[in-house]
Amino acid sequence: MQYWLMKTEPNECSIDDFANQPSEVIRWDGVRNYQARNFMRNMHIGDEVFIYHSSCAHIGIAGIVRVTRSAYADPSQFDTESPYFDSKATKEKPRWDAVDLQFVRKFSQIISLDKLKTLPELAENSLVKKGSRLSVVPFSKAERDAVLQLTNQQ
DNA sequence: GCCAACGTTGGC
DNA sequence: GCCAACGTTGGC
Repeated sequence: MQYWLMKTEPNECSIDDFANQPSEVIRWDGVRNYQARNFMRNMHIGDEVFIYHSSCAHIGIAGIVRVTRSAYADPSQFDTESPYFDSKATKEKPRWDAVDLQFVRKFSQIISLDKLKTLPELAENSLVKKGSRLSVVPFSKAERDAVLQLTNQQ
């Protein structure tokens, strides 16, 4: 089992989109950064993913989802109507991958970025590093446990 | 809305 | 292979 965090703007896709249809899977597509894509290729079915809300009023970790399908070619790269269309991607040589995710739990309160920055366990995690734009972030078990500890205190 | 930080592109 | 220019991310 591995642990991850994925960033999203909640007006695009939020923890509520998962919570409102907990038996459905949602395709996580549109990742257009090679480092993030490479992390997605390392995901396995059952891995836990923190959902992080960015660029919004309440920035922080909103809940947990689970990987239900490992990386496969992101269909949006071939879709000329999609904002994620990539003219350099071909079916023979896709550039970008998607994974499927399913709801696990929503935290009663967002774990704010300010709070996350106070955790010594997260000091080396790229999420809290200034200027980090990585949208798919690996978490060690110790880092993940430190975050979950906060939810128990809520 | 601002802007620092970052990743990508493309000319050379 | 370098690096300036550009577009995007994301906190504030």
